[in-house]
Amino acid sequence: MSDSQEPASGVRWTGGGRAPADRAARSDRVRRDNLSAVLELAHSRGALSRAQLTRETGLNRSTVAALVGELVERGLVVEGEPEASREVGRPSPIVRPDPSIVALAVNPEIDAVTVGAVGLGGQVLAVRRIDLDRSPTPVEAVEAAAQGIADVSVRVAELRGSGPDGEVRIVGVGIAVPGLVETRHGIVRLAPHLGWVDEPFTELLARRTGLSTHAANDASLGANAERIFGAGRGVEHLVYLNGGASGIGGGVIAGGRPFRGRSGFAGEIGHTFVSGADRADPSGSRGSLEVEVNRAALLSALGSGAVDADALDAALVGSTSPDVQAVIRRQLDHLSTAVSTVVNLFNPQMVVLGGFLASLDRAQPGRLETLVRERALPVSSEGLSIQRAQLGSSILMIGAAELAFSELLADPTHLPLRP
Amino acid sequence: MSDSQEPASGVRWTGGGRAPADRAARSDRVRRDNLSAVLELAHSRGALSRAQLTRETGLNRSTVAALVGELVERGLVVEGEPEASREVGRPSPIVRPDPSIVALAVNPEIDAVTVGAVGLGGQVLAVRRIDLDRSPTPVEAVEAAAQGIADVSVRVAELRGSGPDGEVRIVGVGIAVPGLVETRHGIVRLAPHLGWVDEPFTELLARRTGLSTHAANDASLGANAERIFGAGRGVEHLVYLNGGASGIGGGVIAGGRPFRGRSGFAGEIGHTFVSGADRADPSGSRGSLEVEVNRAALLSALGSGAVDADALDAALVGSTSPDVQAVIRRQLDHLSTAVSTVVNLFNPQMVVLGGFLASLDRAQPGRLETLVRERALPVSSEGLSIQRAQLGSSILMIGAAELAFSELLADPTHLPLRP
DNA sequence: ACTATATGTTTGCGAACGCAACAATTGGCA
DNA sequence: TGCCAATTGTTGCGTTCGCAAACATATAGT
Repeated sequence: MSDSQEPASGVRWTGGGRAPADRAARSDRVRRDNLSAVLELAHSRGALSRAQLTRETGLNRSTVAALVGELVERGLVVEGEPEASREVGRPSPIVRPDPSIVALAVNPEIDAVTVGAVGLGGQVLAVRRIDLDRSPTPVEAVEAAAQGIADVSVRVAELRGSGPDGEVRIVGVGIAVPGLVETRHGIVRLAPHLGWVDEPFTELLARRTGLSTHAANDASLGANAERIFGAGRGVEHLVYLNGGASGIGGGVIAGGRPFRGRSGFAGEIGHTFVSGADRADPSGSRGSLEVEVNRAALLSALGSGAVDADALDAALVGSTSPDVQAVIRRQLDHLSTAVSTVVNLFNPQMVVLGGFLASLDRAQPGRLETLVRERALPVSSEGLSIQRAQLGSSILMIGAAELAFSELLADPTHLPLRP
Repeated sequence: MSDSQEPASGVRWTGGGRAPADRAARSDRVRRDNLSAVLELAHSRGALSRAQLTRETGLNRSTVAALVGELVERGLVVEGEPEASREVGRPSPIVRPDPSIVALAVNPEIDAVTVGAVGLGGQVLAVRRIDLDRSPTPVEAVEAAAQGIADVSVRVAELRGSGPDGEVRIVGVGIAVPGLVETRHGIVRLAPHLGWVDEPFTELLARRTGLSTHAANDASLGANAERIFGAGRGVEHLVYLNGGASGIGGGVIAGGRPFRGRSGFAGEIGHTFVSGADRADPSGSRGSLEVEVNRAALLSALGSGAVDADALDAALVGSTSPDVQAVIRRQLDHLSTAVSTVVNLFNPQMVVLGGFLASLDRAQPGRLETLVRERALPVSSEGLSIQRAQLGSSILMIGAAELAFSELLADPTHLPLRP
């Protein structure tokens, strides 16, 4: 995707639309795409030899050498000593992401703003949680984010050391929003939990930081994170379902790329109709997934107050109370209806469960999968794998950083050459 | 997509997987992609000037001249006299699809096999319906299809004349199957109406005809046809919902391309849960869309027997009976639940209704749209347009032919040069 | 008839990749 | 220890392809 340029400041807060000219391939796109392919491999694998790059890209040895050389010149990857291997033949140098390349991740929530720094390659370098005493307005969230960014930047600079090799280059900011984000302009159209409606949060943060900034729905970013570094590594078609305090979010990966729909709202599974019962959720809809499957009902069955995700997980998995088991069973039943719908509509290879949905599955292992196989089309559920998320609490930092990296990964020539 | 070759006979019945080497762009892919872009424009527009091609592809004049020249040499497009226009400047020659390029479309149904011939550009040249006295086995359907192919081939040859310009080049066969098709190998995994399970219908027909043959679900093909030549022209994200005698099918277009999911089963909306009522459909599922919204219930409310789509449409739109109105209203209500789910999950720009679903909408105009706007997420339904299909009875011929054309459109160099 | 405008045509150039030959490095084996 | 096979890096050359620029052509307007 080419971006709508902002020539003066270099601040870009959106990945704009595709120009009509993108229909055709220009010859300069070849280089760009090949640099992108190599950089993406280095990013997703962490480290691999030039020979591996040659095999996986299908390009010629000499071409790969030139591409890696250019990426080294641009300060995006580093070449290291060959690994001591027991293979015959000349050893191949190892290509890794340059450790100076860092993306920032921001996740505004009702009671805190969390900011992280993530290295190219997906390593979380630093996380800072700014606690808040009340749900922030966009302006307050921007201030908290700016403070968090300052903090993690210092932390990363310390980590990298202050020598000539201690340089840190921040490629941009990614925001994981618990709500609906219009990807094109980064506008938060609706974040019910935060009480935000049509807030240009991305633009505010971009102006405040002067960095290229993008935003997307948190579950969409979680899906992408699990695809690249978690349970869905190498999976081309997956659906990620996350159970959080504010409801159930969904993110879809199709053909190895995030599926966003027309405006970025795709994957909203929370309001799927799963029950003829007459309960209504706050927004007034009846029989929706979020009415039947939610964290509050689990907490009330457990008789506990507000607890964090790990405590809830432990409580659910450890509980032997028949009442709790019954609630879990009912929630899994309703969840299976929604998952079946999703499977029938998206025909994914894998469904990844995050948040308390993973806890539900862990509490009664196999039940969800059995129900989905009963209810979804047999041919669609046949090759389906249902997994729990692997990235834990850092999933949103990684996912949001991925959003910030995506520009660079798609076009490695856009970052200026290292001085 | 590159194909798994069948070197001996040249018969290919599947668009195989993408080789790992496709990660990277080779320089020969540039030419291929540009030829593809030009040919696709000629195909979808029917006719446009070289100057328009230059503008829309973003390529250089000289490049477009060379590309068009190569396509002419390959016999894929023809250049004609410039149109008399009132524009200043040198007139630009008009580029059209070569009329000798033809694809065949096959649609096996319970009581007939329909075969069509479609020109590059989407014009239906001939249709032949082979009536059957009982639901065909795959072998019987192949025989009927072969007979139909022979018939329409003769008809097309007559149309084209027998002179030196009367040549007909058939690029392949596309099959629209009322059921679930594994796109990769063209296996009909389940066609309940026909009683087919795991039938290699595509391969059978490919061997019988010696032509490159592909198959897909009928609603998926309908979606693509409506996108290119019907209600969804220029729409990048749309969902097509078709109401047929055998149930409700769905097809999804995302990012301007068919969305098939992992194996080609995506878009199966018929079993979506829409009702807490206790009716079950033949396959045993309860409360699914197909249980609540179906053609049989409409016919029984109308008191009529088996009628064709046009007669049903007229009857529904013309009926003033309160009972019929009530049935229509109830079906629209349930349909709105499913459409809302689809809108929330795919965030399309347009929903296109075909078959008796279009008739339902025509009978009580605006009702469905109103309900969907009430039930779907406001931000997702905001930019949504609900339209009735435009292509009528030829939709499956066009859609199936599109499947046959897709190989050629993606790689115009694969068809041998004209002698 | 003349001018402005738009487009086709031709030519030369540069970018980028593949190929092939050669160099470098390692493991295996006598 | 020395030689060979295998694998990969390096270098120079050729090909393909698109772009830019200069020139040619055709039309509308004055």
